[in-house]
Amino acid sequence: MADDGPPRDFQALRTEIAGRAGDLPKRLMQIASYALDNPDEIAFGTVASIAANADVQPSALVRFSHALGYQGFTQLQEIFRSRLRDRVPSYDERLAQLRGHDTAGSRSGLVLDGFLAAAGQSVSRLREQLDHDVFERAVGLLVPGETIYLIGLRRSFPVTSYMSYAMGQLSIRNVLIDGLAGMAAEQAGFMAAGDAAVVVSFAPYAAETVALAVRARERGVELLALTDSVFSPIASAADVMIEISESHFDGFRSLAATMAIAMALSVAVAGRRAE
Amino acid sequence: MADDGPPRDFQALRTEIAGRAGDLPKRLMQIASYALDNPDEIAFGTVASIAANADVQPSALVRFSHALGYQGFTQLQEIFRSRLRDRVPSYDERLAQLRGHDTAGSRSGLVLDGFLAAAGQSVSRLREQLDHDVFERAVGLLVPGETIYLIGLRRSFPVTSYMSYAMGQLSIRNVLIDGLAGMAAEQAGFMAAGDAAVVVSFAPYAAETVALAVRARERGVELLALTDSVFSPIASAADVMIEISESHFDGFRSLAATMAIAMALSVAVAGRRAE
DNA sequence: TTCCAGATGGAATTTTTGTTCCATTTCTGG
DNA sequence: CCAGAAATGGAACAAAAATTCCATCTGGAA
Repeated sequence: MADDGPPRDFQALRTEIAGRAGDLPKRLMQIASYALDNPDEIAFGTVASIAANADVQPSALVRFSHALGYQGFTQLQEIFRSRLRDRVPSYDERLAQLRGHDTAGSRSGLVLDGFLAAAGQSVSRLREQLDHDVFERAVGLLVPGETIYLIGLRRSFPVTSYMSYAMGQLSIRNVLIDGLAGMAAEQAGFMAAGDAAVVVSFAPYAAETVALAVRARERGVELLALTDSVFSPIASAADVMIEISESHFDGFRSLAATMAIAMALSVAVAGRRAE
Repeated sequence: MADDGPPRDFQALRTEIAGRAGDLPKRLMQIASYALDNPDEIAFGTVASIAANADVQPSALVRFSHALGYQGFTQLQEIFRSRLRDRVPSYDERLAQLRGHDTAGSRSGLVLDGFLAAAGQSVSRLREQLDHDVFERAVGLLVPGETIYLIGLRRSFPVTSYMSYAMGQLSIRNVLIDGLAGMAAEQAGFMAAGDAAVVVSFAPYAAETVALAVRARERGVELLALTDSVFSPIASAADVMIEISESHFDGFRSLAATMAIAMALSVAVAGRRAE
């Protein structure tokens, strides 16, 4: 029987690719998995750029398109683009959505919107006002660190735990001080000259965090502080301080800007070390 | 004074165009209005196709781009594409775009800016597209939960650990599954009907998280999933799913939108319970 | 009405992009 | 271990794209 022809929408294409996972040649499989993981890349990239990112030859992309029954890469790309076209909600749809939400008189929706607004505000403010020199110096402080200690409790713990994850991915040796079993002091006991530490704390500053910062200082560890004010007790102990003013909503501070800095620090340190 | 350079994101571009509405030549105004009305067309079309649709000469599009300070149509188009793309352009791409401007811009600075851009994009996108009904149902699912179990490992752990902190502040009984000492299964062992669970997972989905989600389901626990795709293995197990598409930069996904949802959920549940 | 600066249309040019082709390598079945 | 077939890489090619250039047109000031 004649071929059904290639899938005409993204969902069908996904299924098709998944179904043929077994009987595709190695390089084409590589492309298939790249494509499903980075659909936006396929939608916007050029054959050359995608090939480079997926670590494949341009011709392989064309072969892949043919294998799925398309006339060329361009046709395949069209499927990936249509997916993005469909997804964007029109202005009217959004209005309708808001109307429905208002009628229901939901308080929860307002809460969510409040936190999203706080996050957006924090981020755009930081973009405007951060001194890039300070960030540069912060990176410079961490780069030579033998081991990087990550200190942050309570509200700040998500930040340090994320940094620990990211640094692990990037092969940066680090120790996450989590205060487990009340052993924060012991965990920090191995800090020594040649190491570096990141201490994260916001008002009201956890007493234990402050103590650990002072301790690090005494041991000759280079100290980077992420905090909310120059008057913060950890600011005075630090060699470099990044001041982050997060917006808050209903008593809870956003963490969006701080998390972005945490990620950027990790990646920038890895980048500088790779040079 | 020197030019500030052209807008680097869609929102800024919109403002710029609106601001200069008066002093643009007729044909350029025609393009401006077409562009704002059909942003997708600009993102995906070619100079020729857009020119035909907007009833304009191709060269006018290039002139329009120049008038706004871009080097060519390609650069302008990139702004329209970034609106749809969930990936922030890499430093190399950005460098290419900034050709001629502050070449002094440090590499680390670009990294930070990239993560901030990703965070901002994630947040504003979520604001646009989240279905408030879904959020409402998510809150409704958690409110009656006797104890709320928080499941999220690796990259998602910062999210659940923050929720645990916030819920603690708000007197919401919760158990944070942290997988400490390999005891995740045991920690989750007390889940029972009448409880609720939040499971957070993004590709590549940690096998243990998926197993815990299935386990929760079997035990009759109401399950809320925060994940990145309807195809996610935890989506099918969940009673309610919130789909979050975070932008990524240099291979790391932003967590800004997810963290905002985490905070909002905690506060909204507390609010509803207080009623 | 005449002049001129700026705007416009459209062809020519340059650059980029997708595709094809073929020599070389890597698998597979006997 | 050896054909033969399939897959792969990379350069060459063709097609399509963006951009530039310049002759023509338009609208306003003198």
